[in-house]
Amino acid sequence: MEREENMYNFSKIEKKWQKYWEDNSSFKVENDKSKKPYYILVEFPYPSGSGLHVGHVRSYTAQDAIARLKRMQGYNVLYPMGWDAFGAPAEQYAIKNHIHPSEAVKENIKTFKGQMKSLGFSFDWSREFSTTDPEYYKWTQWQFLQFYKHGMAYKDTIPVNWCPNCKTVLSNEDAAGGVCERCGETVVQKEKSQWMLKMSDYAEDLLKGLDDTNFADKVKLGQINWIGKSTGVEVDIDLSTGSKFSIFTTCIETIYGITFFVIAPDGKLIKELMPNVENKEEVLEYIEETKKKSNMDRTELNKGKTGVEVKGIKAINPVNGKEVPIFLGDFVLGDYGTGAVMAVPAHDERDYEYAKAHNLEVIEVITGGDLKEKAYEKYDYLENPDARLINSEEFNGKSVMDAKKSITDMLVKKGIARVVNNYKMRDWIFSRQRFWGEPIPMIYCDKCGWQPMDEKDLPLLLPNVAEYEPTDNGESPLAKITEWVNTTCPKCGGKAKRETDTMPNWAGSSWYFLRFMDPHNEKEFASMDAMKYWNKVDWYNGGMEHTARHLLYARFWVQFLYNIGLVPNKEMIWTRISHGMILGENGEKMSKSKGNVVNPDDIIKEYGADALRTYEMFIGDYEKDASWSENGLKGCFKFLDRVYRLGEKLNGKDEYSKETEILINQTIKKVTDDLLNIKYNTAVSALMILLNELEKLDSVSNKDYRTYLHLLNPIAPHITEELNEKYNLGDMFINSSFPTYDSNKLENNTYTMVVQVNGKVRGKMEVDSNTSEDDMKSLALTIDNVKFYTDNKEIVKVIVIPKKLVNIVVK
RNA sequence: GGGCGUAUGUCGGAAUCGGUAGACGAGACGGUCUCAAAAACCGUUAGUAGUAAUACUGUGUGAGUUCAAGUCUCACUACGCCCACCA
Repeated sequence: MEREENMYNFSKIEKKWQKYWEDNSSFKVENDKSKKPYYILVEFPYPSGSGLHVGHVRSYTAQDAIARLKRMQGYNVLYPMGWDAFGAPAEQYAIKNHIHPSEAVKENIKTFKGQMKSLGFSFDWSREFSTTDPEYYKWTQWQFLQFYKHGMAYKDTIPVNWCPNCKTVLSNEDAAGGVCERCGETVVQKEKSQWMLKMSDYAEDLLKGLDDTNFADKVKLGQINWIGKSTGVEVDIDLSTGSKFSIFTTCIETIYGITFFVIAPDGKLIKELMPNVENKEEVLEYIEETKKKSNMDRTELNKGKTGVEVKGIKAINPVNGKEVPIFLGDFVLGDYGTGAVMAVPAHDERDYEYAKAHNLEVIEVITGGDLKEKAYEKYDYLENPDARLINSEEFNGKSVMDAKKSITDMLVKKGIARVVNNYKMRDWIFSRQRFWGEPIPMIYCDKCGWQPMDEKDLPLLLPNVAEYEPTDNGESPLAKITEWVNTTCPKCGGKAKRETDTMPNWAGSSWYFLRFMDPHNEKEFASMDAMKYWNKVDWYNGGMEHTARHLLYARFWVQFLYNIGLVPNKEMIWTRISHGMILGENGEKMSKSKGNVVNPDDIIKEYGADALRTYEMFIGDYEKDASWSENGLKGCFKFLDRVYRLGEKLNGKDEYSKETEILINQTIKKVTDDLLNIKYNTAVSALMILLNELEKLDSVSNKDYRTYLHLLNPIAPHITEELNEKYNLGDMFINSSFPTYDSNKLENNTYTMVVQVNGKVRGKMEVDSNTSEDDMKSLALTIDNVKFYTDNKEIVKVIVIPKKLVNIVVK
């Protein structure tokens, strides 16, 4: 069985090279200032119990290809990997099995790491860490203290999702649809005191900072939408009781149309008004009802506009002195704007619905924008250039834009209004009532209040106990561990208690990319020197689902660190790209319940890591979702097998074969360009085309073959190194420069000229590349089929596109 | 309701600047090898008509701009994702 000996034995080959890379620390990188840095990052995974997903393989391979390419182009490439290992699943597992979550995490990391190594990713493992390492979360805690010390962290009482059955606080994700994900009980809102980070202070900077990034437009847009800036006017409104309140509006031009005001049942304003309210019971009851509704109920069921009138108090329209009633309505949010709105039912859909439900007056103040029963468009008057104000005293007849400005000016002049920006983005709720997270390093003393821990005492370690269930009142499980909770006040030395809430999962992942620059630093989270060397993450890849929140949190974190002088750039991430999901063979999202999960281990066993890597690069547009296909995978395996067998045709020559020299140069250009433009699928396709051509030759030169393997190396690193060694073609690819093309050899000396008549292809002709435009014209007219369509017709115009086509327009 | 994106053979998908639509892969069909099968190799493969050359039709639908439209403009339909009573 001679053929057996010489077969593509991927399993043996891949293990051999993986061992070589590991034994030689081939991808270990130093902060070497003599070399140009290039920092490639993939989102570090949450090491779940189910192991690596084929979706991970897609993005890690893509970035690995870039890393390998950039190394061969002479860059000092940092391509690190670590673990985002705090989080609920490990905690659930711990509750069930009564072991410390860190044990489960350790096991899972081992699995993940083994899988990554079996895929040949060129990570620098010397920089590996987990967010759960005390040496790491020490610095997460330290940075929290900096937020606190700079007035950026504060405690506030805000409502949280609460499951009365499980007696636990739920994240918005776990409370999706207004029911507890675990038991199905209706989720209610419960007030809790929580640590907050003042992210809203950074809204404008986070918008501006986008100019200093190279994020894709859709990523930038995601950030902009999340921040949700809107410019409007805040107006003071006098009350019949003598006090006043403020409202926020973006449609100040409709102010004469106010027929009532609506205030948020969960806001602070209603509490202030309470003493003067005549129907206290009714109002309180409505407030209680609102609390029972989860956010989902409030937003999803937007049909009924519920609410009650706040009796005994009237509000006065500042422009005409008209007294109008005040209502409570849960469509007004307590934490956006001022928690109160002016209601102009003639020109706002929600106000209109509310007015209809409660039989309130409707006053039209803009023509061409009135609200008819059915066809209502919120801003139709804004798009109507003829819309003019009516019923608005001296502003009658003005255009909308004009009125917006003059009414604002008038109110500002009077000193009762201000132009303000509002942002949908809120402050970051930083507390979680969970065990498995970074403990918040704060201590509460009855005498001195909240005190930060002394930085010297960090890290504040998670205790080692056997019970991880949350307490009945929603406190973190840490609250039950009295020996941990009880401590002394850092200020007065008296008895004090630790904060028992932990940080959210987003905390550790907000700065991990900085730590990779200097992962073993014991004195700082990373030295300024190291950060200045690496400068920025050049190329950051992750899922679409993280382009809004994670990226925003990370940018906020970095901007804060920059403002206090701890990082060198205000934006530490340059390019961000997002990959599409790998779906199951049936086009649905992979899940155990649907039985369409593909395990990368099985694929590696049957087809090899290189085939899996090649297939996932070839599967389709990197930024779009793609369905798994076993046949597609087989095709890529066949492709590699053919590359392997091409070696049998070597002729020993050290120059490109004449027949393919042009195509090889074109392919070098195409593969290089495509890889750097996230067009992995066409890079693979170009290599397939070149292989098809090389196979047609009687023999292949050593230079043809080595160049071919070199080009394929970033995508399929094992088989290419093996063949290069087997046929003794030259240095190992990890030690050689990536091929470059000769720009004089990108074009053949002939090309196929296309001839159209009236835009339809009527003929083709092989012509010399130097053919002049005039010659192209006359040659075109010699083609029989072209003559057939042009004879006896008047030639109106001839369009010549050099090196492409001739279009003859006839009448 | 708002924002973003997508729509191309049987399937995944190509098509840089508006210039040969369907690259490349899969599948299917036919063939070579074989006792046979698998593997491998060779060929065909958008539709319709034709032995063929070739012609007509064709990139979700309808209009438009242009010598020329998958690509640009407008309207519409379907699907996907994100946000969502944000004043």
